[in-house]
Amino acid sequence: MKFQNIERFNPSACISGKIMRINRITANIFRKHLRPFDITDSQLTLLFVLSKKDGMTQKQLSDFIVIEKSSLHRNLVRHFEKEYLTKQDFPIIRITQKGKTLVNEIIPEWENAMLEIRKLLDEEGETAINTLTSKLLIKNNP
Amino acid sequence: MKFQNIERFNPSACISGKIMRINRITANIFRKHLRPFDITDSQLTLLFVLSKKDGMTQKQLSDFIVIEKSSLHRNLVRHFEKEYLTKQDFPIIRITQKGKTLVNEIIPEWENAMLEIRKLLDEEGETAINTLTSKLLIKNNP
DNA sequence: ACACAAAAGTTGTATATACAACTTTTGTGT
DNA sequence: ACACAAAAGTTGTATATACAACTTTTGTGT
Repeated sequence: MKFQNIERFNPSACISGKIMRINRITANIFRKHLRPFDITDSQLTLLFVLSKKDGMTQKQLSDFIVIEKSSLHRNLVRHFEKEYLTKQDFPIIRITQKGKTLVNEIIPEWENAMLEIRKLLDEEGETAINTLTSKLLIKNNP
Repeated sequence: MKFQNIERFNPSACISGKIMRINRITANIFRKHLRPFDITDSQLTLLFVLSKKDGMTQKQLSDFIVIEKSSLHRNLVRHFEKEYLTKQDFPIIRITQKGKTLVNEIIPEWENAMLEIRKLLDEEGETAINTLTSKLLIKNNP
């Protein structure tokens, strides 16, 4: 028999496939809510982090968010252009007043997105996400 | 007080942020294992699906995988170029012999990736993924 | 203070993804 | 069979992400 591996394996068990799908579904929900503010969920993550703990280097941000340094860098550039963040105190990145104002305005709609997704996930689903996060952050592959 | 929302909210609860992070971490692990085969995890998903259930339209594939039709279309194009898939029977997409051979060869390394990620997640984490998948697929937002 | 090594940050390149607008194909009523 | 509407597929455009290679900054030993 030519393709023995194919016959015996179960592709729908693929953890990567599942997580990518979960990611697409949830990202779609958030995107829908954020659209009026002309900002993406990734961008919002950065603003959220800095709105609570202002003044971080790129290294600190990329470690915290778990994103490759070059990806982070490009996301930051978009924020600099929109003046939501500033690198005036380079290498420290800070949120601007404009950025804080935006975050403050977005929060209610972000809460709507959270409600919508919580309705889908129930408490069980939200617990599941926290389980995954804590498992993966223990030894975030080096 | 100027930014009341910011003061009271908890950005690290953001479900979208968490899932995007989970996605980056797991994708990194799979990517590492797949690199020698010059294929991405998204591409592999398509080959996996068609290796088990050959002959699907783009519509069927995009519904099954939960991906926007234009995103799917571009992923398919890359497969046509590499001759892992064919649209000879358009609109039916089929896997080629070359595609099957690749899948058959990759499976052992894919299993290594699965082992690595299962070691991180434990059974608990894998259950969590299945919980999320079933919650989100029930009413995959229309 | 200087020289060098290590770390952080930047740029080039490729794939993944989604939305909007468009074109092609399919299906339905007469 | 034909006309039209609906669905499927395609293309333009933008952001997100990572890796490799490069540049700049930081830290350390003398």
